[in-house]
Amino acid sequence: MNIAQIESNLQNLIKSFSKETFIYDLLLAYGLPKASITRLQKGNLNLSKSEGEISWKKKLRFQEEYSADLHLTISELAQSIKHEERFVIVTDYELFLAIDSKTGEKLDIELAELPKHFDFFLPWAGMEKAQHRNENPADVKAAERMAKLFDEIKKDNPVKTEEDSHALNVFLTRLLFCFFAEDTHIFQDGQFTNAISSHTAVDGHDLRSYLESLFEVLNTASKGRKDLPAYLNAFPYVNGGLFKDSFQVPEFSRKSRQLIIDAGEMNWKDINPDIFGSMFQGVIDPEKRGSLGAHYTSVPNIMKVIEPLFLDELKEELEKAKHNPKKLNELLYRLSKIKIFDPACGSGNFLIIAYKELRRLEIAIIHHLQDLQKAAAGFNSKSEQLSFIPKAQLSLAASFQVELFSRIQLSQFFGVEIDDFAHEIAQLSLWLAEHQMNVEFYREFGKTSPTLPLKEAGKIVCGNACRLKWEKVCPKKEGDEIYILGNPPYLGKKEQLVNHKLDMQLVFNSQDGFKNLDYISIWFFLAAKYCSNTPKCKAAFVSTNSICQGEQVGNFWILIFSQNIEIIFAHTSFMWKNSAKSNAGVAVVIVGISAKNGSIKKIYSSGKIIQTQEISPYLTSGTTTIVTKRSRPLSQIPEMTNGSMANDDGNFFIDHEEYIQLPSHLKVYFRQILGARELFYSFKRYALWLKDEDIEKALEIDLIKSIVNKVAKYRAGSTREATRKLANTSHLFGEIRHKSGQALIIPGLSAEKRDYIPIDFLTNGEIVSNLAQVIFDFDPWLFSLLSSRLNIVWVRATSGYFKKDLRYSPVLSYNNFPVPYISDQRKQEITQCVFRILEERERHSEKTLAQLYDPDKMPAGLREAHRQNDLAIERCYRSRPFESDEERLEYLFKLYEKMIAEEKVKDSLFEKEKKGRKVKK
DNA sequence: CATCCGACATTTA
DNA sequence: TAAATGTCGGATG
Repeated sequence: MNIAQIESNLQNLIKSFSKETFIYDLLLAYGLPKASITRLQKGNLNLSKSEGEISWKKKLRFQEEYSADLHLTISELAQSIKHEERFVIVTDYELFLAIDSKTGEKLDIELAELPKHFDFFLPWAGMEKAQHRNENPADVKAAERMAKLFDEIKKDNPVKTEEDSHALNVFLTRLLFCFFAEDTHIFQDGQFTNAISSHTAVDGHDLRSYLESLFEVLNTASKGRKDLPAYLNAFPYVNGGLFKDSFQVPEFSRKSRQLIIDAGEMNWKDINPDIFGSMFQGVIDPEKRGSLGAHYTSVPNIMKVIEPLFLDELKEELEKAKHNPKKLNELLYRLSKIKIFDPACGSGNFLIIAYKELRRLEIAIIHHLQDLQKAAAGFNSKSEQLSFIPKAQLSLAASFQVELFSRIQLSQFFGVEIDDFAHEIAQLSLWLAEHQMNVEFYREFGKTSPTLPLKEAGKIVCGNACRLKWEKVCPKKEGDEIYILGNPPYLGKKEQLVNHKLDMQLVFNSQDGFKNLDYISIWFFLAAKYCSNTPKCKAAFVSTNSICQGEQVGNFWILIFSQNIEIIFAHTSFMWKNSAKSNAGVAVVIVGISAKNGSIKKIYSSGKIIQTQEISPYLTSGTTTIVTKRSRPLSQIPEMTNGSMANDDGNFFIDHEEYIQLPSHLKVYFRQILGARELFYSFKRYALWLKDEDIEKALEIDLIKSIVNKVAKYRAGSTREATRKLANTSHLFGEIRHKSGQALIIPGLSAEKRDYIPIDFLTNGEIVSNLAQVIFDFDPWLFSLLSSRLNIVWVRATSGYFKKDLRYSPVLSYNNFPVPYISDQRKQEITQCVFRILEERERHSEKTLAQLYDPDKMPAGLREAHRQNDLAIERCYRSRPFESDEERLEYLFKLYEKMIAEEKVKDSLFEKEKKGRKVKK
């Protein structure tokens, strides 16, 4: 059941209204199951015994009320809820009251108005309001209304070509402007909607020609207008390019005409152009409709970008200049010259918020100038506080008049957007924002520049930012102050489609490892190019955190830094959220860059701000050492490999219960297998694992034959050639790295919050899956090393992550981990710590590793054992104990650099020696 | 041949 | 129903 259907159901319900069935019809209108409603009607689902009252568990509490005050009745009912009824409804079939017992929202309307408030009961249809929690209801409603209108128009006007689609987009944008205009005094109140309802036919046939002439009127200055009927001539000249070109207006039906009038009757005054645009875009694009505005950036997140990028600094300037009229004027001038550029602007929310913030700052500056002038004139109530201001400044302030208009123009705002509709909306939203700020300006000063005719528009280009020349979109003159910002798309290497890959190829031009980079790296790269050697130009984007982690760091940041660029501020990983979608399942960072300038850098991390001279690509302070993949350990430690990958579509695996029930002659063909989950939660899982000598015999068994066949079929159907080849050996794992004997298992992924990476010994020949790493030939002290605080600190700094959870990788974290020389005696001491940790784990053998290593519940004994272990390990590094993780990391990086340097020396000596030998021969 | 990563996916509280 | 926390195997070097 979709929203449009529900609304029309409600309209029918009111049209063919019946007291007796009203409440049941209402439930039916929201798509609740007919069978349940019949049972409710018969009484066997109704939990209430009183006459005229209905109670349906978790759904509804309903009462007819004719005598008492309805408001009293409903508040009594709402306070005595017994069966978690979601909605309480009381009505005398004229007045209609409802309360949402979960959110506390109230509805108080005439029954006939019910269809207009259809959204109140959407939770019955499984559409939780939480989806748009904290969202301005006006935006949601407007977006939904427009979606309905859009669907209806498309029915009568099939979109065949790109031109059709563009014309429709332009039309909707213009319509939106008219709705907004007539509710915000740009037009007269209701002028647009009234004109349609009184001057066009009910069946909609002449609405098209009417709108065509109206749009022409809006594009014509009063001088050029001839022989117009008064109701058309009453519309003002809009200009600004919004109505400039003529595009085909669609045909209308009775229904679509009515939808326009209905939409016009909404209050468009409360629309937020910054958010609404994104919601609207989600509604219009059928592919994105499922994830309504899922990727738009919330205002708090936009502030996280613009404050450190330029706003904080401008505010500081204002604070410094507030008693100096000359400097205040200079600041006003500066604001009028700043350029803001969003090369992935969508419907423009970054630009709009930046615009509004600059306008507000301008208002504050003008206030200060006025205060100074009042103080100079000696009649300001604040004049006493201002008495310390030098006379010269005051007389300067008195010597000119502050002109009350805004110096900030939309033409200072630049954008690129690939989606035609979004780009139209961005343009429009900027105008709407301008008008809103004009209104705010008027409230402050009683004066403002008129909104109409619209001035020059924001410079939003529809195109692919990866291929456009950015300097053509946002021209750069010497000395220009330019801020590039936005939230470009993220696509990991696997998610990129052919077009994206081509973009990557064009931009990175076969740079080392560019195919591993996320799609967003294009924006950083082009921004770096734009900012390079341009001191007053800075850029900051919201980005997936993966570009600052793991393998991408090595390939990506070296490229950025090579353009004489540095990171000027950063927000470390936080989970992406906005009100349209509570969790997009991605952790993001915000990174600001500019040409090198030696300024103080800021790292924003979980509410704290760290000031530093240098920010590393890992978004930590102090070092730009980059750790790259390494195939063998740097230190004297044994080799670590990934576990064995089944590549079986789950067919090899059986759980513990299935294993128990296997006849014993089959059990021998299965082995216990562990990945991270099994390790943490003590699950037992088994997988088919045939030894060479068993293969022939085993393949005669039906059960095993059927498993192998399924795996073969799955592998043969793969898109990947290597996997299809594996179909020939479908009785085996796809990748086998198992060795017999003892093994040390290290989880491939471990929760962020843990203080230690829980690792374990395997002694019964269990198989380690590809979801964990394994070391086969090792001394026990290695357990201690990998369990140490030092190790997790290193891994946190250098490894990749999955959202915010640590990913353990042999080639990034382990092979690069610097370990000093450790004497045999030390190793023996350390081994004692291993036994102690194992003993402490044994004391709580009923607990899983996940429970034992939950930092809030970690048993004191185990914690102490780890502390002792840390002390023992750290003594191998240096005699003085470490005081913080920062200190540990700094030490490890220094040691790493030293060992890398030594290795280089050794390698070059080795090379020389080799050459020398050749010469001798 | 080896392995990193996911504008995620699934379980848990 | 939000919060917690790791699957699985393709793409890439």
